[in-house]
Amino acid sequence: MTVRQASGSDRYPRIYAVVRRIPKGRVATYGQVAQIAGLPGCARQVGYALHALRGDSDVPWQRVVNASGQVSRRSEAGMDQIQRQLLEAEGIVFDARDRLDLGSKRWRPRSRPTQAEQGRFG
DNA sequence: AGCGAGGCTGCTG
DNA sequence: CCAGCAGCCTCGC
Repeated sequence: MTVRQASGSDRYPRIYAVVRRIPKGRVATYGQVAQIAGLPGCARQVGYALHALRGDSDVPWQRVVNASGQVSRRSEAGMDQIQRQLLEAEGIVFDARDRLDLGSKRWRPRSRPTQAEQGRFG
């Protein structure tokens, strides 16, 4: 079965739902968001979904970084610096290599993903 | 309808 | 710890 928990094209909304849960001052990786959203292995889609966001959305996209703890470089120049600034404003500290401490800043959801986030009988 | 690209990841040297 | 490679899914041309 190649069926995934995702159904149809409601992947983006679920990705956004997960990202919205990331508390201020914490970060999550693309892969982490993908897994919680019920799309394991689809980290790239998370990046794509966030890229599709409009500036007026209420999704804290800046709290999603890559597995190295770095702000990923995007097609739009300058946006990566903006992301870093937003994170620093939330108390995230970057080292000389532009990396943050995932070990302590990583978001650890206590409760399991909601059904809506996993897309099961939403 | 085929193909390349995009805010990635985990594994292997 | 860093570089290279294949896998993931959707969008646009």
